[in-house]
Amino acid sequence: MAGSSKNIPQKSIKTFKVIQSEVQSINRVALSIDCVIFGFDENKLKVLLIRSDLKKFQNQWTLLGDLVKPDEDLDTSAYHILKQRTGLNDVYLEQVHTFGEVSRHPAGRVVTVAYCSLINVQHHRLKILDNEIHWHEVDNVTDLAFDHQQILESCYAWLQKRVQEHPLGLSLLPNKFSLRELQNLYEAILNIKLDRRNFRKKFFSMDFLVDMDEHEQNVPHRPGRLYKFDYEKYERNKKKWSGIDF
Amino acid sequence: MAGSSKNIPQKSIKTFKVIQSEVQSINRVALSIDCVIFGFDENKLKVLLIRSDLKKFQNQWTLLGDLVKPDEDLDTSAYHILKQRTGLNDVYLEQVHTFGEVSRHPAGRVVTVAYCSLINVQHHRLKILDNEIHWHEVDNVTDLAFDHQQILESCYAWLQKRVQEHPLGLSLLPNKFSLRELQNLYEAILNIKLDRRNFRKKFFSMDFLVDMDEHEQNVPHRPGRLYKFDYEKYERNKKKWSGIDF
DNA sequence: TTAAATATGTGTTTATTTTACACAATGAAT
DNA sequence: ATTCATTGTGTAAAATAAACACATATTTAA
Repeated sequence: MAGSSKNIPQKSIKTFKVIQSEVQSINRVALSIDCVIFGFDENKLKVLLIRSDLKKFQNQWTLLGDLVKPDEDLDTSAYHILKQRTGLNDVYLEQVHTFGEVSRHPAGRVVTVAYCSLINVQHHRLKILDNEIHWHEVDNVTDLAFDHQQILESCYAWLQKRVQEHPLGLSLLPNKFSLRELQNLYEAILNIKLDRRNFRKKFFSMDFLVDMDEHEQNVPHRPGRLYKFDYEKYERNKKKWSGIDF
Repeated sequence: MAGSSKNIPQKSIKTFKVIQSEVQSINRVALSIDCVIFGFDENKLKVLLIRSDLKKFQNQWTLLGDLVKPDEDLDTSAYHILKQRTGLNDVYLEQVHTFGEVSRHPAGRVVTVAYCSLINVQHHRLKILDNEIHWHEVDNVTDLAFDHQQILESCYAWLQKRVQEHPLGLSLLPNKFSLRELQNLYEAILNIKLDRRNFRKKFFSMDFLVDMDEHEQNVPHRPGRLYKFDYEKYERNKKKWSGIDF
């Protein structure tokens, strides 16, 4: 807090050439994207993992990642990974955090940008042909390779916060869903129990669920009504001011 | 949405050597940090800018940034930039977003990680010796070099959201501050008017302001009481559940 | 010294939101 | 026809947020 009294180093004005040479030579790192792909199935929050490429981490699982190609934007690269691994391209995807500890990767300096993606497992199920790729219950995942455990935990914490302020969670459900499924989703992500009546009131009052006038099928009890999410309506009405509170 | 029917490319199992060579050779980028350093002075939210290094952008301003050194963690690098430019090292600093558009930098592929920092301008004032560095009113900043305008806007939006859920904004104030200063800060950041009585009630009820039993000096009106922020108390009592609402 | 100006400090009422909680209705399974 | 499991619904109480006015402290100007 107390400042040192030595002089502040002055930044020299660099020529383009100097900058260019710095950029081109010494100070470069490998850059990767890692995607934390969440799914929701059997009332559990899942994450898509693949077996590690590396001998050092054999028998360990990793997130889905790849190096960023020289001509790829970051978001584009993240979409490519998703497309390549799941066959899906119309999914929710958001950048979360960049991890750049010097020794996080055994092959040298690799900085990685973590993206979260939420996909609908029903839709996705048929697409996984590669049997080295699997869904894992998020709560049971331990001991991922590299720093992927930490990345997963960041993204999970991010998700828990984000679903409370944004309807992105709905992308984990089928297009038509019952309120019970929605509640199960929230309970699974947030790891809490919610009051059913208040949960319904809350979502109905937010007023972007469209009643499909259909019901669940093949449930061993009274079938619930099915709804879909009206994203347009959400966009029109979404809150801007949430209030100061912490 | 509708899946293509072609096969999913199988990821080959790579040897360590293959990975290593990929990491070391081709797919590398320059990595920089850009710090969006916010301050609060004359009841305005300010941002610290410096004149561009590059001829292409001469007469334009940029954020404070530098290339990440091979042996530096990202956070460390961000702290170094702050220390170097402001002489401060005990400041609030948080990673916000990474920008990696292919052509964002004229000298080649440079991916940059944006950090936000909040500093107390009183404390900081003496430390700026380099006269190429200046505070600018955030709302008046336009036309920064590179994609720095976009980065600033992201970070500003981030700040507006963040101050509503976390007391980081208090780092913009002197250690002792009046409630009016605090309210001015919130009004400046959020760009709204707040009701004075409700604002006070809110902060008192959150219960981490410590009454210093002192008053403002040299104000041309009744002096307000001074408070400080008890971070410990905040940490102990902070809300975990904010509720689903969007 | 007094009066005017300016901003502080405080409390109540009302509206809104959140919480807690129980029973009738539906359809499937037996 | 009965049982079972789960859906669907409403209300009362509690907590929070919003709207709003007047007395007080200090500086400045008359």
